[in-house]
Amino acid sequence: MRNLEQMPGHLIRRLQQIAVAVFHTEVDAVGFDMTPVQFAALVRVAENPGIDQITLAGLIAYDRTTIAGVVDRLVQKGFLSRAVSEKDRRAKVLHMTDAGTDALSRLGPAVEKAQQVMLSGLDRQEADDFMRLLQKATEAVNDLSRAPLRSGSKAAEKD
Amino acid sequence: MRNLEQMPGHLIRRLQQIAVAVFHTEVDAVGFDMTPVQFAALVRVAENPGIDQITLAGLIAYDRTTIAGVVDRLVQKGFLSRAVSEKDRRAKVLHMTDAGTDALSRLGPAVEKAQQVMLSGLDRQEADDFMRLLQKATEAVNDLSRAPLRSGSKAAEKD
DNA sequence: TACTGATTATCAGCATGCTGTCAAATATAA
DNA sequence: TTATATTTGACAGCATGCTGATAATCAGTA
Repeated sequence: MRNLEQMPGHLIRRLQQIAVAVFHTEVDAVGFDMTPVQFAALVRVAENPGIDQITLAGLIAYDRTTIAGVVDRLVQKGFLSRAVSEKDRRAKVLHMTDAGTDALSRLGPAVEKAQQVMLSGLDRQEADDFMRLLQKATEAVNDLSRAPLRSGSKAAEKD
Repeated sequence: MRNLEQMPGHLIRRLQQIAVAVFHTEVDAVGFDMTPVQFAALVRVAENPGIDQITLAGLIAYDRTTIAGVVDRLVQKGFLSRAVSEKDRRAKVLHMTDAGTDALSRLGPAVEKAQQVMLSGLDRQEADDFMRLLQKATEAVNDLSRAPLRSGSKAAEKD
């Protein structure tokens, strides 16, 4: 068998682990306590006011049972509001608060910085190639996850 | 800010998530219940009989507090044995059991298959490029993690 | 020898992610 | 209308990963 260090799965895990650490470093530096997953959820709610949790999960490829806890913490931080939908009483609809909108705008530069740091070992051409291949590889196997990306479908306006 | 789907951190997280699912599918198919992390630990112990937990963690870039639980489960499955070192009574030294060695040989093909499935969206040239860039990017930021790779140092023979 | 600092392992606690199960509400078909 | 299936959210439980703290041991020095 080939060496562990040459296996895609092992390297992907390591890079992801480092990416999370870099994200935290940059976000802490601007005075926020937020995880990458919480940030992604916040971005998607800002883009889709009134979205329900299941649709949100699909937009960022989370498992449906994971999203509840993430949203809980964002609500507790005062960045999101959650209410029962008037159209479908099973569903909880999500909206940004003013604090959430403010946080998002402050976080933008820190998150961009983190993305640069993650790929700091590659020059511009290599980084472009890497991103293209990363996107291609990910899209091709999207459906092999329990939590595939569901981008096109029924987004938002469920309020 | 750029779209979430074009951010390295977000795509890396998604691909890692899918990689874990693919790993489980292939490993389940040959009748084993094992996580990617457990597999990596097993490989390294096989390569370094008598290794202690901290050194093992360094060889696969795990956090030191995570490795204990991973080793616990491998011991409970009967794949590893753990004993107090005679040279250093703080340290626990790890050895393969016969069942562990057997499991590793049976798992090899399934794990290889999983690596192929992960990159099935890329042709051979693209996969080679991707792996090269992935390795380069990861090595460059290795030290930004709490659990960096510590490959060269003091491996094994601590029994 | 006694003290100090470093190292190894462990524990508590938090945050993803997953599998499975369940209840409530809705949508669809008989 | 009634029965069935689907959808949404929640829960229990397990496995990474992290931060921070603690205990035990070892290595070095005063």
